[in-house]
Amino acid sequence: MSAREKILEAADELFGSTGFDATTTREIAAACGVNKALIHYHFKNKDLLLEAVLDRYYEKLGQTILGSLGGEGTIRERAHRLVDTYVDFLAANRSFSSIIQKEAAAGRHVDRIGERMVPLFQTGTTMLAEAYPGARAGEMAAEQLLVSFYGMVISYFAYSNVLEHLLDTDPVSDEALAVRKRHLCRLLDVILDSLEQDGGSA
Amino acid sequence: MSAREKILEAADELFGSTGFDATTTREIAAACGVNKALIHYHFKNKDLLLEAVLDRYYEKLGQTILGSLGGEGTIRERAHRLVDTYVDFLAANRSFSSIIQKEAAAGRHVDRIGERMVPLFQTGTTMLAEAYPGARAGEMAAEQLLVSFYGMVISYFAYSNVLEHLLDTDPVSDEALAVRKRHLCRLLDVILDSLEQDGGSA
Amino acid sequence: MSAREKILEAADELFGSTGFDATTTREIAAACGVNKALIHYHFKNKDLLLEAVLDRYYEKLGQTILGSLGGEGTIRERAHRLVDTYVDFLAANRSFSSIIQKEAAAGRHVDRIGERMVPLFQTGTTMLAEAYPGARAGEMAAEQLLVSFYGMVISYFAYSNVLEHLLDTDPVSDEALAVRKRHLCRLLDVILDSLEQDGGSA
Amino acid sequence: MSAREKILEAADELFGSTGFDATTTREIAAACGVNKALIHYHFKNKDLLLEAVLDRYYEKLGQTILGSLGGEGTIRERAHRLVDTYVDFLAANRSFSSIIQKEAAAGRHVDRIGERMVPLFQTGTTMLAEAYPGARAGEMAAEQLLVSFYGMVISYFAYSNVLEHLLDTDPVSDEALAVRKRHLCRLLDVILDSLEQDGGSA
DNA sequence: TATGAATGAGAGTTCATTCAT
DNA sequence: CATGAATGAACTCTCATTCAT
Repeated sequence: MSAREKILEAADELFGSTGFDATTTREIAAACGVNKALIHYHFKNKDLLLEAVLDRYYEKLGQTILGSLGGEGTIRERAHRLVDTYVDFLAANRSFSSIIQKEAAAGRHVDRIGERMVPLFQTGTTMLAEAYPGARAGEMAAEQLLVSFYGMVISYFAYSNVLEHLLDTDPVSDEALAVRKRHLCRLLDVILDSLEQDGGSA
Repeated sequence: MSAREKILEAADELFGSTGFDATTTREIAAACGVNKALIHYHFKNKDLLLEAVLDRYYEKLGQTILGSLGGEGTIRERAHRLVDTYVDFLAANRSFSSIIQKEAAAGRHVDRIGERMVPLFQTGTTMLAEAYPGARAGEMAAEQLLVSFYGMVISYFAYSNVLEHLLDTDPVSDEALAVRKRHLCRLLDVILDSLEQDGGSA
Repeated sequence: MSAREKILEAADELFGSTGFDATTTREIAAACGVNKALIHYHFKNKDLLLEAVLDRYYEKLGQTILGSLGGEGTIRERAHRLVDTYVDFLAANRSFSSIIQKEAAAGRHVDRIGERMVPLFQTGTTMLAEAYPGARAGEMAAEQLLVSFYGMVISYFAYSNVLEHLLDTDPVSDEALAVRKRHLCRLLDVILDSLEQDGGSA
Repeated sequence: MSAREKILEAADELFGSTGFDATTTREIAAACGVNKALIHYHFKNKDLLLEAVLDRYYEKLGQTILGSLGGEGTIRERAHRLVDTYVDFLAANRSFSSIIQKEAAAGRHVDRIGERMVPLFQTGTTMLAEAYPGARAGEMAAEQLLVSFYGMVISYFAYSNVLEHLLDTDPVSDEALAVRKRHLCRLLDVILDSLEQDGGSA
């Protein structure tokens, strides 16, 4: 693995666990055994290092999401697949939600984050609104639904630290994640059922 | 307003907008017009200042939530009231979700946050499980439902920065918040309907 | 002496001997026995420290020059007094010419330096041109004469390091300075004589 | 042009405009489009690069000065020619006076500078003292005269930045330089006249 | 309570320089 | 000759914190 990649890995890990501000370049360098100055050689400064870390994730995430949305099956099937895939992605990339969580709230990298999410979000709303007339506006508007599901999924990871205190098991264990996925899909069904009754199709 | 209170207000504001790490004591002092050293006189150190800020919120929040849960009406009515109240609370205390967002993810004040949320959370699960047998376990377990709703509500605020890019309006305007509340209550109804069909009661 | 003054003294000394860029804040702090951070507390940053050092000199210099120009006597007497006074000032403030030398050439503090010198310069040209019609324009224009004398005086100090190699004595010893002053006053006389022959008065 | 020469040109330019300390090897490399490491390959280190830059100038300058001194004509004619030539040289090599200015004052390359100037200086004093008995010692000693003229000439360039503020024209424009040269030659005449009256010859 | 001055620790960053290729 | 990667040292500057008053 190149030094550049080692730095990215270490930064990813530390930004996720400790936070961007609380992570020092010294720590990153130490964590991956490279010289502190090399970080600036490869990434110019700490901010751009974070951008590089985020870009790597969005690259992967974009492919993952579009892959699960774009396959075969009914909307409902694809939605199930998306929930499963997204949970799996966040589970496999624990730092990602953590970083997003902190940096989105901090408002510092909002532009970059927004930029990456807008196209994914719009793909979702379009698909949903086309399939379900009831989701075109009003209380069940596609945007609201997407925001809600996004919140259900990411909060679980973002607050996993806190959830350890609330639930009695490790919230990111395989079993707990399986439970979470079944719950989310069940909610999805309930909501889609309701949309269909209001006069939609699949 | 006492100097102590002025410091709390300024810290609240700045921790919310800029983040704990990125906020300096000098900025806090400047924002409220007191001497930097006075912050340490009143709060001992920066960490304890954050705790004081959070405590103030949890005090208010506990009363607010228990108030809306404890009043009259059916479970469903009380749940609607809770959603409305919680959204209003977060809207009225914009810094709160922001701070929680960042600090929960950072894992540094997790204990304190967990400590405060556990009783509220348990009150909620107990009520839900008592009212709906279907929520006692499985895919619609009360814990999962609470986590989901919590995520739907708080994420809306936590990501309001990003949502500005996704939606076309200010996500925390009165109108947008009213829309959001109607959406959440509608989802609540759909879910509670589903729980009742599976064999519950109010 | 206050810490602030001690820092100014040390910075003055080191900027003069070593140069602004080559002097570190560590060295300044060590030289006057204060904490490194205190420099930034009192002067905000290294650039402003240099400005403070220069301002101190221009304050003194302004009084000195105007004092010697403003007293009694003919133009010629006052000019002699000015040359003597200026040489004495530069001898007593060895760092000053050194700093000016380097920073003026670097072009970084030119504005500040220019700002301070313009009024002194204009006072000089006005006096000279009024007294000697021949200095109103042409080859003996007052501006040219002032620039020439300024160069003769300051270069002696600015290049004193090099002059040690050229002359066989210490160029800033009392004797050498006395010799220099006599030389400069003699040149002054020769030049003023010439101006008077061309048709001026005293 | 070889890489070595491109580096010398770029270093010359940057040392002159920005100063030795404030110029980085990266800037030099960027300015002439070569790799940073190549600078060390060709010049060993930054100090030696400066020496190479200065050496180049002293080579040219030595020829120029000796050429103008050595030709035909009276002392007075040769002195006029020297002033003209030196002004032209400094005008054509703007970086030179700037570098000398800063580095002489810094005292770091004093030895090298002194070494180069001593022979030129001694040639000058010898010629002057031989021609004018009055310049053998005392107020009009040849050393003092040379230092004065050197100061008049070089200061004009060294402080050209500041002179922009004092005069109302660009001090290094062709016209301004012509004015300056006429002024200097006039002073030269006045001084040589005086020396002759005191009992010398041509 | 309140403050200006002071401090130790450490932040991010930049530098000239080296080295393997 | 030339280069991209790498490094140790040092830089300016900022931080939370302390303390005498």
